[in-house]
Amino acid sequence: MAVKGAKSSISQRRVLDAAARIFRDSGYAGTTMRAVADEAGLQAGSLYYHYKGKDELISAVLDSGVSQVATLVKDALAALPATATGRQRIETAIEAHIAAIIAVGDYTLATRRVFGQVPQAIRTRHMRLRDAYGAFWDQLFEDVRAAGEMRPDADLKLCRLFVLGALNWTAEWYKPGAASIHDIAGTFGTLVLDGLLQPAPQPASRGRARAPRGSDHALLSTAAR
Amino acid sequence: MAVKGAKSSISQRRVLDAAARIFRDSGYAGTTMRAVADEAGLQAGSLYYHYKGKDELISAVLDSGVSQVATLVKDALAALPATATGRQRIETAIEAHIAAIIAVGDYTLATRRVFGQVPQAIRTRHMRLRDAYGAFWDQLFEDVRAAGEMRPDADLKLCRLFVLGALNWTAEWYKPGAASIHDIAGTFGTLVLDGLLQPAPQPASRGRARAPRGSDHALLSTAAR
DNA sequence: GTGCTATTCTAACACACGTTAGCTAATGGC
DNA sequence: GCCATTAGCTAACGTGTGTTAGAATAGCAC
Repeated sequence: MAVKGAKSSISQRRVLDAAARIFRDSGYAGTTMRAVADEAGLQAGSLYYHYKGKDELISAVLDSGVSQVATLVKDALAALPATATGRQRIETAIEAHIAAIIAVGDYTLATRRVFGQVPQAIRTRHMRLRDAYGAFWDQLFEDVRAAGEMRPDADLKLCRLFVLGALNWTAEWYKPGAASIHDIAGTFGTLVLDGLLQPAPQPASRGRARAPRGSDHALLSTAAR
Repeated sequence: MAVKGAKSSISQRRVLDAAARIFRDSGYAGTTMRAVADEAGLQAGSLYYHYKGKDELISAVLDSGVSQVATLVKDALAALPATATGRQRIETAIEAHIAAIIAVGDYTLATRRVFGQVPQAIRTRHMRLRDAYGAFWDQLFEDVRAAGEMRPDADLKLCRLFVLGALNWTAEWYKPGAASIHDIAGTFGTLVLDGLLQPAPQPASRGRARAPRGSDHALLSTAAR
């Protein structure tokens, strides 16, 4: 079995980046191998030297995207001091996630837009990576709760779905030059951690307890899945 | 100019619903007129009696989806009493939005997955409807703030993007039989309004003010767009 | 039942796509 | 420089797609 040369990995990377861009804009079926090849500076037949076919190509785009994001977020959290508070950890994760999905924007957008169209087997395989990353966030939330910093009544699986859904949507609307990633992350961090509403006034007669509300009851529900 | 009969609107609706389902799963380019026709119980050539072409069909799916959602949410809010608090209004909007995107789930999912692939002119046209709906939410938030119920430092445009991004993501993962829409909406409402963290203890020496934090600074940033 | 219009079917057109096998060009080790 | 291997090109194959024009069928009013 011959060893592929350095040029091969350079071209392969070029093809993969080109594929991410074309898949991002054209979707799965709308992405032609000729367009990817053209974007990469090759002819369509040449792609088959690097990837067995279109499905292997999209699979590589999907997996590369989520892997890169997961690595960047995990690295950011690992760089925190051991004394970091739950607030700091969640804020860091939020900012790192936003920065990551924007840094690998073509991959992120390709994934979001194409995922539902790829053959089932590819989707199933890719789901493992996504679920692993989601579990990382679940664990982050659980750790913050175990440290007593989180309201005890939140359904963490639902909250994680909400937060990641929102963060991932950032990739669709973010434009360099408007709000910075840091500012966006700050806004979102505060929203997630402290909410939108003005803390309610604390009448002395009622102590620190808030009046029960219907929405509080919902927080006792079971996990979504 | 002949008047189309009742059968035409029945068939047209059938075609539109079928198209939403196929676009949802196959994306823009992957959706063939033959597949849509088959799903609708017609032959592909017949679709051109009802819609001038594929682009008009996808355009109708996109517009129908967001219109239905907007109507359902606006109706839910309009049904609230004039004395409803900001909390109640936001909670209602969240629940109505989730219920709506799930009720027209094929359209919602088709839109999310296909939007980035359609010809630019269609995207531009459709953006008007989406922006109008987003503006409705902006106004909701502004009203709550004007009533003094919202923290004054939140960037409302960013927060709206966050919230709608998260809510729309619900359409992708929601499964009937797990958490109910009401429970999900409750969890998300509390998260959005009150945040995830345990309210910080109130040391008597510090009164009610919280210590300044980096994330609070971010809330003073300008609008994303 | 008849006649007109609405609605659908059908076959075909012009074009496009993923992939393959064989050829060609480039690269690197000796 | 030579040779073997790597990397890319090319033409073609088998199949598929949006659309159209005209034929056929269905629906409806009288």
